[in-house]
Amino acid sequence: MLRIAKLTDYATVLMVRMAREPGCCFSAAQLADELGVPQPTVAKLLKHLLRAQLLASARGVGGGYSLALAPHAISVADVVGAIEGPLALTECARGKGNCSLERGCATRTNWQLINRALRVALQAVSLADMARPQLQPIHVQALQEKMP
Amino acid sequence: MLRIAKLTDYATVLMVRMAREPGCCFSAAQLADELGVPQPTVAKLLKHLLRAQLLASARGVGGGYSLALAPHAISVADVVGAIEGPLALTECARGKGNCSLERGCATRTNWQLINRALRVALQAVSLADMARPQLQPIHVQALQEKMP
DNA sequence: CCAAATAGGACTGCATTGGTTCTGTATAGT
DNA sequence: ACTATACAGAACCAATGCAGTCCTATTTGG
Repeated sequence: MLRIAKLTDYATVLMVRMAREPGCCFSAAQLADELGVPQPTVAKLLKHLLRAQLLASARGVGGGYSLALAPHAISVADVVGAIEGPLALTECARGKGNCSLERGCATRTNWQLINRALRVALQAVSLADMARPQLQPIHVQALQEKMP
Repeated sequence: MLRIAKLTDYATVLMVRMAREPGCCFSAAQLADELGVPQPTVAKLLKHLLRAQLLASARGVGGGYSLALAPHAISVADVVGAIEGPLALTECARGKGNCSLERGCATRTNWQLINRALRVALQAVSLADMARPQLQPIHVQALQEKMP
């Protein structure tokens, strides 16, 4: 599968929605209503995104959330990272003795490279891009064909 | 996070191990012992890989598993797909009415493109590559900078 | 016939995830 | 100052999925 969490999916939809009107201030209730996702869930996501400093918030009557940066300055990787934590495909990709294999594992460094390729791919797409109707294809050019 | 399952990780290690001696026939017990992973778990993985036709098997005394194709003809995407099913980052990426948003979701087609980029990245790396000590970096070239 | 090995299940404990609820705090308007 | 609105943060719960085990065939070499 290799899926992102459903909540992460929601989060991107939220962010893209806000990216369409970057200046605006949106309340959790308003966004929840607009997207058809339950209000508490939306609220939770917004809190996460706030703590990741992707959003700014205003309390009180007439308050709400707005993007902390310009839409082109926030990447999909940022949003995914805010909800799911740092991207690490494999156990060993984030160090520590989490993997029972560890030393002598021939695939470790190679996985890290794959890992990085994915991160770059997600970083290459901004909210501004996602807000457009149709993104241009992302080309992945693997260099292993050029290897000796 | 965006992690692959631990079992999938094991599976790649198994496959890479076998890719080092492509002709050989390995028993589940032998591989389990060699990698330090419990035998029943290894056996289960090998069965999955077999059903995905990435391995060939021989029963009976002296039997075991061997790669069904040459190491360069099996990609990491194949192995991941064999264990986790088809790659689909988002709910909507594999059609059906799984997503509550569905119509009117502005991010759908864009996610599909990201999805494809990841698939290509995983397909670009073969077992032969993984068996080498150090893979060359994989370059991801995003074209959205060239967009109008 | 027996032992080694795969084939294919069903089953279980546990961790993660999706989602809710509650209490607290700040703010605008009256 | 009071009140309604809205965010802040933590605790909590149910359900799904995953890691791992076990059991019962079936095949095959000696």
